[in-house]
Amino acid sequence: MGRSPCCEKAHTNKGAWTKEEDDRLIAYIRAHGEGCWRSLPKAAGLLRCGKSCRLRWINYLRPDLKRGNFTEEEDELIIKLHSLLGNKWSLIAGRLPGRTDNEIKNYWNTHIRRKLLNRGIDPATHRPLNEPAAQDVTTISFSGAKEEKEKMNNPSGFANIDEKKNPVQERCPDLNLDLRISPPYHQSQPEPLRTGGRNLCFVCSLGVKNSKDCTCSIATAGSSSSNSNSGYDFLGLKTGFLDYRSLEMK
DNA sequence: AACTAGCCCAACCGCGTATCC
DNA sequence: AGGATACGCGGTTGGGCTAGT
Repeated sequence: MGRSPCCEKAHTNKGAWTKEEDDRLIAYIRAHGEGCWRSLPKAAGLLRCGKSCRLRWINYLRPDLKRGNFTEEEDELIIKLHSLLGNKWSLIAGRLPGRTDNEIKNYWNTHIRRKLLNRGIDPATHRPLNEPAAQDVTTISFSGAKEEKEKMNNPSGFANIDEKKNPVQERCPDLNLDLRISPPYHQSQPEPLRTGGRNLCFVCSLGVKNSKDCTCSIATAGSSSSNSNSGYDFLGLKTGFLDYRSLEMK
């Protein structure tokens, strides 16, 4: 047998949260901390499902949330991150302290999309709107070095890491991809992004698991003990410690 | 003043993955 | 080992608000 159901939908409230519900949720999390969303509603005396409580807390009640308008700098950062990551709102939100994925997603759909369209840029591809459809490459390939070699024969392939024709730089000429190598972002994280003594590839560092594009083994095989910067060669740049959150936009 | 259209955003829904039993 | 459930994420919806007519 698995777990019991997360909530009894017949006895849960839906729709907008009341002030009283908010207060109950805040008080409970202050006293007990986050976690175990399944049991939280009952323990806190809320007629909500755990999923709803989690969303309310993360998107609205968390004390570290930054309220108010997005700055121009945040706008540009979101655009750059979206051009790299696509609709990975949680990853983008991770680079914007105090902003939630939901908030960024909404902001993207209501403001930034229009902003890019006004600039003549396709928000989905970050390419000029009048560009031929044949070049509709929309994602960055994290393929390993072996595949990279194969794709070197295909100049239109996005994974082409030829420095003379770096597609990301073409799409974001002002985006400096000189990714800075630095220790992991977590202040309290005792162990850097190494598991079992091996470096994590860029794909793994983004949290993508069991990806065919994982190159951990390649990076490990190619690494030497004297060179800790021998991680995944993202877009032709040696990235070393692959803490994505240490990526610096300049 | 009444109606309509568009904007904004909180909340819900559905799916994939992780975890539990 | 495999089914059931929790969790987290991205997509979508719906209701409140505002500007325009």
